[in-house]
Amino acid sequence: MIQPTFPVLAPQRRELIRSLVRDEGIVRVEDLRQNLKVSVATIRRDLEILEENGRLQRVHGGAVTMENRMEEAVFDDKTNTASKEKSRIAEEACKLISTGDSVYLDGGSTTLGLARLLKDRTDLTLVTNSLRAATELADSGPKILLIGGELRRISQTMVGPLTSGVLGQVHVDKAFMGTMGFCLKSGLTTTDPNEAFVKNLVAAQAGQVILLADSGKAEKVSFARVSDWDAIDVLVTDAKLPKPFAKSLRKRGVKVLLA
Amino acid sequence: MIQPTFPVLAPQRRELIRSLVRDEGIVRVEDLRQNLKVSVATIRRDLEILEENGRLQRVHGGAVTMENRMEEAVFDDKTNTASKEKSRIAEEACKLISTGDSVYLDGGSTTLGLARLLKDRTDLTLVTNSLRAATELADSGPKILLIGGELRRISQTMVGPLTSGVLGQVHVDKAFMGTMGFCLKSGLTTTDPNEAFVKNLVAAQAGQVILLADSGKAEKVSFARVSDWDAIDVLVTDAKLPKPFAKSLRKRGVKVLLA
DNA sequence: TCGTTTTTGATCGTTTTTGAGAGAAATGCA
DNA sequence: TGCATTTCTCTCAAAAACGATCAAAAACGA
Repeated sequence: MIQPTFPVLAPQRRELIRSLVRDEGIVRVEDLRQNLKVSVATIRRDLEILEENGRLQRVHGGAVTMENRMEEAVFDDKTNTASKEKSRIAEEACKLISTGDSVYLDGGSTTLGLARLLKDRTDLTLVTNSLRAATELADSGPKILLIGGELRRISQTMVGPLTSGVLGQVHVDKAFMGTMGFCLKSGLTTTDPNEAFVKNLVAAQAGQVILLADSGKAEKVSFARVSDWDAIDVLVTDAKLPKPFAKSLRKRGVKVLLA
Repeated sequence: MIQPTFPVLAPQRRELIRSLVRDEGIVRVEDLRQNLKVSVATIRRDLEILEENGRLQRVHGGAVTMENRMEEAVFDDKTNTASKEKSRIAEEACKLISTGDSVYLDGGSTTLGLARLLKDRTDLTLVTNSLRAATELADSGPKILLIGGELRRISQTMVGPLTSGVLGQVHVDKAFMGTMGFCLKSGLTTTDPNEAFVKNLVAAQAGQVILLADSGKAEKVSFARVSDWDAIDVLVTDAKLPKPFAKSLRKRGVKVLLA
């Protein structure tokens, strides 16, 4: 590491941290403290600011680049963050499935939790675009139909226009969807347009559309627009969802279940 | 193993374990402990997290890749039988692939061997009905298109009429097919009619059809008829194939390669 | 210069991660 | 099969890292 001349101004120090993360891929709080000759509190504040600006991803003990986050942490993160809420949401959602249903399962960590609960449900027909869900239920469980399509590596799901080949030929009673963000004004959004395309296609033809999303995703807006709230029949989320939010949704005809 | 600089942050350590499993196919807890300089408890916790995220499969003493897991569970016999021949056949077949090709990969253990050889071939487009091939190449390698369809558990492939949705919309330069048996009189046969349906569909529209099969399958006949020899352009097999058999095939226009 | 704002460092209670140990389960071998 | 050994799971406590809060220090503007 290049030793800067002291003292260093705050913005300069943050820029240093940023480039360090970019070059090394990962930095430790303790290393930064020694090299920059400031207290850990300051380092933490810097990392917090940089994270807010989307320059890096904090982890316990330091920080990693966003690229790393994209490759691995996303999924790890997603499965760790709010995991309690997610498993409770999955359990609640599971109760909505009736005997003999044909069910669509979207990609994402919350829906993957639901997949795990279906290992003994041989009565169901499961349609999914999630490679992980399919692998999870590869040995036993429902009859599985995979929709085809291009494999999106980051989410391990099949996306894009090719998916319409299979989706056009099957009907599902209930579709369990995930999302990156949901917002009263903008509706549902996700990161990838191809992913949004599939969600849209499914939502348009499913008997009932059930959204699974922890409250941390409330009022978050991502890049690609998926659908408006009128496409959603039920939202299963956790109790931390602000009451006015739930009330507003109910007024718009969405049944809100708090797990 | 690449020795990291210590200490290592937890996410970094897990990523290291993950890539190690991916490359080696199997890791031992004790080896990880020594190399990563942490307690076995920590290693176990890491493996547990990685397993939850579907990144590997824990086994007594360590962990293996998801593909290995499925192999042992379902394909035990097939992967062990004639495995040397199969890997040589796969290597030979790999030579037939040109830069930028779009390639179809059929289900089965021989073709899975070929999939493993394609981890760095980002120039290719891979179309497949094999869940295991897709999982094998989930992190890196060619662009992957999965054909949809019903998941056949025993072979972990997508089969049936729904597959035509995607297959009808793509073209592949070379199709690498597996089979349960091949015979001069009956042509290619396999166990499941739905599986045969897909093979047929692919063979009908691929630029070149390449059959991968060890000599043990010669003159074996299974239940469902796939196709006749005129659909096959190349057969890649091992040297144990009886000479008259090869001669007879060449006379019928099939190029025979002995690996 | 003085008062205000911003930045920094220290402290404290909490959470997360880690390592060690005891008993259970799995494995290998006679 | 029975026995020894390894490996696993579970629990608990120590260590490390964290967030929140507050006061001191520095920077700033009038």
